[in-house]
Amino acid sequence: MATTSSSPTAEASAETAAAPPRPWPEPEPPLPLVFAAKLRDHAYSRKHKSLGLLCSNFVAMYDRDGVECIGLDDAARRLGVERRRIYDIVNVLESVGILARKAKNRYCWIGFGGVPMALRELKERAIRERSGLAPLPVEEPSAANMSDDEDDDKLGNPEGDTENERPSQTLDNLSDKPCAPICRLRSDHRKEKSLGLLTQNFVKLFLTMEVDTITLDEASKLLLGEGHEESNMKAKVRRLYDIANVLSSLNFIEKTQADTRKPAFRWLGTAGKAKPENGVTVAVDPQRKTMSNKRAFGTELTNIGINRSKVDSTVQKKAKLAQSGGDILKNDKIDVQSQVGPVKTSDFAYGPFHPTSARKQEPNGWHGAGQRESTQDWESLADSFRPQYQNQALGDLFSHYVEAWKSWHSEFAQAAGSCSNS
DNA sequence: ATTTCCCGCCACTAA
DNA sequence: TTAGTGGCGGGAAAT
Repeated sequence: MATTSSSPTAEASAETAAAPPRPWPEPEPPLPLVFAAKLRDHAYSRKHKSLGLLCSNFVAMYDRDGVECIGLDDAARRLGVERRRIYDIVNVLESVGILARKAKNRYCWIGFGGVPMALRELKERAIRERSGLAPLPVEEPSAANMSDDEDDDKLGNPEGDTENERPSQTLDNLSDKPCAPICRLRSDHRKEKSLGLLTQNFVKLFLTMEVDTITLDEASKLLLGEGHEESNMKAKVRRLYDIANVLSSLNFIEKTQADTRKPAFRWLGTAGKAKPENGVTVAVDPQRKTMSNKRAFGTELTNIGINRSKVDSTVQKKAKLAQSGGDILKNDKIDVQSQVGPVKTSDFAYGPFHPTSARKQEPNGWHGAGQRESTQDWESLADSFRPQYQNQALGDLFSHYVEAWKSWHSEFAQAAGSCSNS
């Protein structure tokens, strides 16, 4: 079967004979919009379908003990989205080291523990490229041609877990470090434009330069080289939006409101603040956890009008961006404990997400006794990993989820004219 | 009006 | 060939 349901037409998929539970908040019921509209203010909302939300759900669903293999079909079904969307998410998660492709339809959950290593490698590669050859190639002669930052390869497997069955061509490097003469195959060409690569290059930007914020326009411009092709940039930006959204949901970056027009994104991590013992710095700034509760899923990062840190002149920043490469080594704080493995998300330090003090626990009075039958999956899930969240990032994520779910459910229940407990 | 960015067609690829 | 992947850009929601 090609496309998984979720279309307003037919929903109930075959199989799953007597188990049509809806473990995850499926904001959009399989009803014609007319009906949906009737549900008060619960009309269709693209926010409920955002990649960011989906990513949060994805992570929440798989980031727990005992999870290692992920079937795309399964994920799509459980998350109630079409397969195509899963690819989007999975690609960026893989780019950041959270997932590893195992085989067709099969991914391996590495977890956040894989992030440090992935980032380290990305940074190294970025630096090498930068200082090495072609600091900023002026690009190909052709007009209608793009050339991203450069290639780079996947992050190797953490350790010995590698050879299991068939890594079926993991996102490998297109060229090698030493040389990359003329091996531009059609397939390579396609990969050059992949979301995964774009993600890595996007992240490299953050790891490489020291300006703390960057707008998607700037990013696309940088990643595009000089090919000022308007159309190309538009397309690129469109992709960057997708990437930025999922990276945001992972708390890798944060959307800020640049002084004027377009908002920019800031890398959460090298933000010179919380710098635990071993120099691990990443993710989650102090303020964030404070407002975590009110940041419901739909609204997430959409309108953060606060303007923390500084707002250097755009001009000045541009200059910095342009010469990014000089003092790259400056913020070399992404190092972390080198031992990263098939982390069992229980007591591990979650790589960059250093377990700081016990994060304020969510009041959790929500899943008392009301909704249970159709959400047992979710509940058990919640029970199983709430106590495991020892770090802010995930804890935050969790509470976001709970919050979103809670509000969604109450709204829905209310609108449906059904019960309305407490 | 502009910015975001979801949706899903359909070209590619892998099996 | 079929099935799995995933560019790509239209166009509608959100601002």
